[in-house]
Amino acid sequence: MLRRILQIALDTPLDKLFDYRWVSNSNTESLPASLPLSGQLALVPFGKREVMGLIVHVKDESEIDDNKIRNVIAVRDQLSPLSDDWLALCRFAAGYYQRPLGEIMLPSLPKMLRSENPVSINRALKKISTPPDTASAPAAAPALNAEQQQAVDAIVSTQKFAPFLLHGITGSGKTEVYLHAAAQLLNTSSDAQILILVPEINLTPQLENNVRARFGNVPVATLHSGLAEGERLRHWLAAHLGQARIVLGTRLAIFASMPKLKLIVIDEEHDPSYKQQEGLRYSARDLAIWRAQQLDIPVVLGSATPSLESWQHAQSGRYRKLALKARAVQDAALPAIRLINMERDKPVEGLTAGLTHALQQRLDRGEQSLLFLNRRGYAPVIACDACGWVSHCTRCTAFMVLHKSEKRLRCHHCALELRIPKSCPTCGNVDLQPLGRGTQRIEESIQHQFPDARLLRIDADSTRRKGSAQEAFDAVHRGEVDILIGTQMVGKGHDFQNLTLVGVLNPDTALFSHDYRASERLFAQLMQVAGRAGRTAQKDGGSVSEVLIQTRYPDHPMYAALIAHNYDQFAASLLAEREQAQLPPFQYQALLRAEARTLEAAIAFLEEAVDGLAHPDVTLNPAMPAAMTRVANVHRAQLLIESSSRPALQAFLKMWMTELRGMKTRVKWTLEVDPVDI
DNA sequence: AGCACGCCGACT
DNA sequence: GTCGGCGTGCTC
Repeated sequence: MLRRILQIALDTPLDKLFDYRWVSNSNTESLPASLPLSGQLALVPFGKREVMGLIVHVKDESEIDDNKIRNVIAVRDQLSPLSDDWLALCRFAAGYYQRPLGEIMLPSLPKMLRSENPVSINRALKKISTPPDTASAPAAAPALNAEQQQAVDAIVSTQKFAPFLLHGITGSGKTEVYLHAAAQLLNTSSDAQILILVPEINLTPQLENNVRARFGNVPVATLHSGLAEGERLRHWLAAHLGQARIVLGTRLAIFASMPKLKLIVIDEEHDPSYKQQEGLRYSARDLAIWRAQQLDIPVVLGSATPSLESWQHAQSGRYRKLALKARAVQDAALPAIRLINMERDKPVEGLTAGLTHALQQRLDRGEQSLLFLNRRGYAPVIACDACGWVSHCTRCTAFMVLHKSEKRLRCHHCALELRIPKSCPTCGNVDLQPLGRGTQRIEESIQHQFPDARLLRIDADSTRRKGSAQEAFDAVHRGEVDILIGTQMVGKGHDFQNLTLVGVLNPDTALFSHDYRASERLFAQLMQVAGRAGRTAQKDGGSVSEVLIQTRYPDHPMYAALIAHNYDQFAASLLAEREQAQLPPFQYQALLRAEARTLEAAIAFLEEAVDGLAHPDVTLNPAMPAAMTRVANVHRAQLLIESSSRPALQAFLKMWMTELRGMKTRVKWTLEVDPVDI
């Protein structure tokens, strides 16, 4: 009778592995039972429940009391085990982000893989075993220019770990570099797999279409949160079995099992959505670098406006910079970026005369315009002129936003929704005024000023229904829209051929934000929306595309860099500031967050957490209220930990977490490593 | 995190 | 008399 002890990772906050007994259930001696392997899933009893765990070790002995050890219920041996490389990636993420191993491993697998019933796995495996129909007639690859060719050669000729920063303006043909490099690798090796990460798949369907069209004869799998569970399982299995040669996915795809992974591409590497902002707060970009290093393969980070972290690595030589300076599309000129000084040209209903005039011009010529405003709703707040009352949320440190079409006041931070009060709740004044402007209000003003123009608003409110964002973008492509009004959602990926004007409404607030990353993000965002215009040639006497930015601070250096399309200069000045102020990427940070019924309790917890602690290379800052102090009546505080040495910070955190986990408290706390918004 | 146990308050 | 509030403790 074969017996083994299986060390299993479970999805629980308890930071340890659990030992289970495995006994061969084969009753005929002639039929040898297959021993469980590390990397296999196993169903086990846990307390009163049955849960799916992952075998990370198979051993003969256990340190645990023999009578405490329970038997494994079943091992999912129909599935080939997850590789040691994959286990190592999870182990690294668990260590780096200070989380139990099981909390990394199990949630990164498709839910159906973890269900008690193996039927769906068997069914999916059967489906996978017959290769999917692949479209024939792959689309022809456009020829590359010299810069692109050099980039492709550099990536493909590297047979080992090498991080590349592919820096190229919008329209310089970064995608072609990815696709050519991918094609060459797939041609050279009969089983190589390639992982391409994108920020948000539903907003960037072109890349998926491009990939599928170009690699018509190559199986492509997609992995993102929008997939139905059955689909997710099939795509995941296709990657796991090595059948999918290209995996295209969002940040979660960094945890995909890919036994023959030979290249990782991260498109728009600066994009904030690579950072998970709840639960396990990992950076898919950072994990990608680690994974590439561990597998000894190249990784390509592409962006027009790289993150300062990546830029700094490229400057120091740690990453190799590949620059694309020319627009790859012939005749495509960069859009002209101009500022409209709002102090001189006072806006009426949010629009300056300069912008109104430009809109009229586009309407006359039958061209499209885009108005970019990063604020949804009608107005961010309503107020009473008579007594000064403003629409505060009763449960959050935030205003209730006016959503006029729904006749609602809505808090964007909790679920609270109210009918618009008919009169001031404190003084009875019936004349409540909306203050400021969101996309809905701008839409209303534009409709008022241009009654015949066809408008379309694209923001989180107008695209709540699944597929509605796509419908909206399609309508713009078909030319059914004259003026598009949108939040940052419109900045991603979509090129509108007939769009020749981008108006930016009030970006100034980000320039003076307390968040030191705000200007970096704003620059990236503005470059991105600017790129929506003028991507295709306006030959035959067509106009050069124009970006008009309404601002009160036309002298701000960020705008100077933007007008000159000079990312390098802007990045250099920001990096100098960061170095001076000892901020990332020159400093490594972690943030301990606490949530409690009162702010005092949250602060008190944080103070107790660092009480008596000291470390020569680690700075423990004072506890303070979070930027958004109260959300849904929960008070939040935070404490920043900094170090100029990543190993020192890591060592400190490891020791600290063990201590904190032993501390009994009713305060809910979480640690975030490399936080992005503090 | 779940889940159960356990000990006090207000209801069919 | 029970239903149910959430404090406490455990999970190989």
